[in-house]
Amino acid sequence: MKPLLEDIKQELKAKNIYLSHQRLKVLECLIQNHCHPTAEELFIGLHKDMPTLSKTTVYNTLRILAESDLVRTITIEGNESRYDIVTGDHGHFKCGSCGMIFDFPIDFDSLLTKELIRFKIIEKNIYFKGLCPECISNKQKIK
Amino acid sequence: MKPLLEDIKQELKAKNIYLSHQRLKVLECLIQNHCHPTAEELFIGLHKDMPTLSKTTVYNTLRILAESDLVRTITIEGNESRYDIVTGDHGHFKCGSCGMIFDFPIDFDSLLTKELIRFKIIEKNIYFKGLCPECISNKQKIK
DNA sequence: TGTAGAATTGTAATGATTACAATTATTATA
DNA sequence: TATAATAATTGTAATCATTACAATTCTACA
Repeated sequence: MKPLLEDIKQELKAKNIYLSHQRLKVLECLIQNHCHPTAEELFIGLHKDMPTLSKTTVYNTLRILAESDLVRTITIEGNESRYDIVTGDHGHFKCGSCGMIFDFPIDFDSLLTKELIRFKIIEKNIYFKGLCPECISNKQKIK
Repeated sequence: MKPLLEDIKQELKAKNIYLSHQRLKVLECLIQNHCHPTAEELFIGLHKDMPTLSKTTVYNTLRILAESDLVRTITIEGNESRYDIVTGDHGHFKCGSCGMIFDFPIDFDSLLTKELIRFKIIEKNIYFKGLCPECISNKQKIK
C-alpha cells in the first residue's frame, strides 16, 4: 500500500523529472509521515535540516509532482491546500476539532451514476468533516 | 427540489437571522441561478442593480448563511470558494475546460464505511473533475 | 573544462478573504 | 412618535497562501 521511494524514482525517471535533493526530501516527507501536510508545514519541517530551502521550491516541487500524478492536492478548506502521496482511491476525513486528517477506504465504483455517463471523469474526491474518536471522547471528559 | 424562498424565510426567522435587502438578494441569486457562484461573481452580478453593495457584505452574508446551514461552501479549487443553496445530498462535477459546475445525485449512504464507525460525520463532500459533454464534443470538432 | 538548460532562491506581487471602525438601518421601549 | 440600543452595511486596510520573476546555483553533456 505504502508507496516505495524506489518506485517513485522509477516513475520520475520515466517522466524525465530530475530528482534533486530538495525534491527528494519533499517526497520522503510525504511518504514517511503520510500526514497530508500543507506546503507551509512541509517547509517548516524540512527547513530544520535544510536551512537553505526556499518555500518557493516547496511549492514548485509540489506543483510538478502533482502535475505528474505522483502527488495529489487535497482541497478541504478554502484557505489551505494539503498534499498526499498518491496511493489509490481513498477518502479524507478532517476532524474539525484537532484538525487531523484521516484516510478511509472508499468504493469509488459504487459512485458511478448514469447522470455523468457523457462526462469524462479525471479526478474523484471525497472528504468528510466531523469529529474524530479521540476528540469525541475528550469532549465527554470535559462534561 | 428547488428550495423556495418562502421556506428559507421561515428558517431564517426560526434562527433569528434578520433578512436584510442585501441578504435577500444574495439568497435570490443563489436560488434562481443555482450556478455555484464565487463571492466575487455574486458581488459583480448583484452590484449592477445595487451599486451601494459592498463585497464585505457578500462575504458576511455567505458566512452567516453557511453557519446556519442554509448555504453550503463548495471547495474544489484551492483559490476560490463557491456557494450553493443547500438542497440535499449531491456531488459536484467541475469541467476543467469551461469551468462550469454540474450537480449530480449521489447515494451518500453507500459510502458509509466501517472504518469511520467511531467518527462523527457532520459534512460529506464529493467532487469530480474532468470534461463536460459539451467540451468533449468541442474538442472533437477542433480535430 | 565549458556551456546550455534546468532548478533553486529570495523578494515582490497577486488575489481572495478577513478585520476593523465609521456609518446606516432596525428594533424595542418609553 | 421619539429615542436608545443593537445589528447590519460599508469602505479601507490588513492578512495570508500562493505565484511571478529575476538572479544565482546546479547538473548534464559535449
